[in-house]
Amino acid sequence: MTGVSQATVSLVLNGRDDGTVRIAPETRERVLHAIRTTGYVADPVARRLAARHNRILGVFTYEPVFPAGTGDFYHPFLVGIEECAERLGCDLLLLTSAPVADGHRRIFHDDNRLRLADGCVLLGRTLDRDELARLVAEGQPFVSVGRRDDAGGPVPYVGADYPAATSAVVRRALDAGHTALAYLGQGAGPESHADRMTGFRAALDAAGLPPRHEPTADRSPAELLDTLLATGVTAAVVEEYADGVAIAQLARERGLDVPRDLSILALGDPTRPAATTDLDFTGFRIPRREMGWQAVEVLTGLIEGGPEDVPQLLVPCQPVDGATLASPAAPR
Amino acid sequence: MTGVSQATVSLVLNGRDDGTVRIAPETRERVLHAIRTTGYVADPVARRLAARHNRILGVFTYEPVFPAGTGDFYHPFLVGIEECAERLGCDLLLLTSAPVADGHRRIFHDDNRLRLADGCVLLGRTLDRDELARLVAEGQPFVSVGRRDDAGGPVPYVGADYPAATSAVVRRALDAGHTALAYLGQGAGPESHADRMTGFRAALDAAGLPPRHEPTADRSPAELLDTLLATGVTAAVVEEYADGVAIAQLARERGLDVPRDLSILALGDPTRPAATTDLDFTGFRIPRREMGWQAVEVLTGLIEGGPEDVPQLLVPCQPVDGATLASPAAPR
DNA sequence: TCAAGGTGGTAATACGAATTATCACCGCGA
DNA sequence: TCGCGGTGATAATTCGTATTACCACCTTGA
Repeated sequence: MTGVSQATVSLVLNGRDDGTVRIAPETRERVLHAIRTTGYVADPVARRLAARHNRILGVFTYEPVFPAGTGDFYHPFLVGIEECAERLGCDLLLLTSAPVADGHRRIFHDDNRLRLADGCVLLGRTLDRDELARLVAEGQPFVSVGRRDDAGGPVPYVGADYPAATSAVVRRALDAGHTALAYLGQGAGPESHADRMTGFRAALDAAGLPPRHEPTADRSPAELLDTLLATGVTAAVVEEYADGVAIAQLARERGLDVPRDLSILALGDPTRPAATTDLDFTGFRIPRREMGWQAVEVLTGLIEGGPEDVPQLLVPCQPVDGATLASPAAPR
Repeated sequence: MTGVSQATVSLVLNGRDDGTVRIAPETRERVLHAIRTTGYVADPVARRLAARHNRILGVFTYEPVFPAGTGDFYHPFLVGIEECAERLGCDLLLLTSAPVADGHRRIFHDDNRLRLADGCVLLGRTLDRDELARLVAEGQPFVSVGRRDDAGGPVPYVGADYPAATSAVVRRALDAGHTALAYLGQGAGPESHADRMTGFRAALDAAGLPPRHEPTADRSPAELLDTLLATGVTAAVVEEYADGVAIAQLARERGLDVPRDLSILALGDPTRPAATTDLDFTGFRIPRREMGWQAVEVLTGLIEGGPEDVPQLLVPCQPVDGATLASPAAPR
């Protein structure tokens, strides 16, 4: 149409006009006009093959992105991710094709489209260590949403500051006069659990009190509640929101007053569908939307920036006053 | 490593062993072994450039995919889309980078990554007619979720059968003895609204009754309710769930009994955040998850199949009994 | 011994844009 | 007239895979 070469079109398209390359203003105008009238758009695939990037960010989740039955725990993360991507003019590639093996999706498989994106965001409670290691080894730009321990090298992440948030919650209970606190949950396994336990221990250590731990695995709420009462616990610090709901409900059914007889502190939002309750739990909120947002920020920085130091960011959690913390009643 | 050419690797990788091409089993094994030990994966970008498709489906929404404040009306569609894509081994490309102009996102812009996908699913109440026309003209495989009128040619879609569902609801009201029914809503504009109105008219025509229409734009619930009562309407057929909630609430506040004094029929799920209510509305449910699922099915069919006839699919809605329909009370 | 036919693999090219070395041209001064 | 520097655009190459025409080699039968 304009009688110029493909190279010239490419140069105009990319606005290259630095010292090395020059285009006559008149020619540039002609090309731009042709582009406008034809609606020509550079093929993003060829672009990506020839150049470095294509402004596409991969999103890998170990669970379905759009959960059907679960409590939509991941939704807020994705809201943040999308908001930030939209602002930056990036598209999102949801790696939904990942086949399931051993109970979770796998990043690496024989027809993996991850490398089509400039980089990727990883979402999920537990990330496969080997896969993380491979990402690190291959130099794939990526960010984990949620803190991760090293995996063949430091892992870039944007996590929630569970230790600080948990410590703060425990301190509030201490300030209210509690001296018999117990941690209900795994307290180990995924970093997010271990970190809560760390915060729990730190706050109790500082107060010179013993950290009690009641594992929840394979124990019914009734069993747990019995143990708490038998050991004189006045404040239960609950890892999983759903467990807190179950215990609170059971306690009430038994005629106990929550929080007067038993304070219950929830360490974050529900990750499993929980029974509906009118209780407003004292604890903290995970800054999910902001974490998603920050993850994209960090990722794009990683993509554009060179091999700087590994970004590891902890976002503070927002305290929730709630109504499940009170000074312990006099011993009965 | 194996001393074979790039072409051979490609052939082995793609399992080509039909009549035209032959690979010695021994060679194939050697190559496969090398692939296994190195963990080699074909670059999806180059793959896409050379071949026709890459099993990536675009998802374009005129509103954010992960809505923050709205009632998550679109979520179930996406659940269906993801489920089906996962089953088919497809990844999803969310076209979040589309810039906003005139109040909604635009598919076509100067750095449009749509063509990176094999085809795309369109989601949104109102799709821009010009953009649809351009998609049709360019021969881009796409499917609209929701029926669309022609736009420079027939538009492939997977829609909800609003006419049939609305007719069925109206017939239930007629069977219950109602003779004074009114349609509350736009009844025009987006196809989904016009289709509901069509079903409403059809059912009343068949019964020899006049179809009344009360536009809701710029009218308060109080104004609407006044009009309904003044004109002796006993059953309100409400386009927007949220409007139904507002009117029901107002009616109750005025001492009316819903449904004895006024039946209210809801034509589908909430698309706007609605006030919470304990009322279980009679009406129907939009098969959103299935629509998303079917849209992906249709799209992949379109991509693989040749230029057959344009697929246009209407999925039936699920009736909801609810508790807002009763026989009209004797005139007061 | 030679053509015919079957086997297994490779060289070459396409895909569409980005990049860079190179070139043609012009005006000007020596 | 020759050379030189500045301008503007292009030819050629690259990215990594898919595809196909083609070739070298071997066996077989006459």
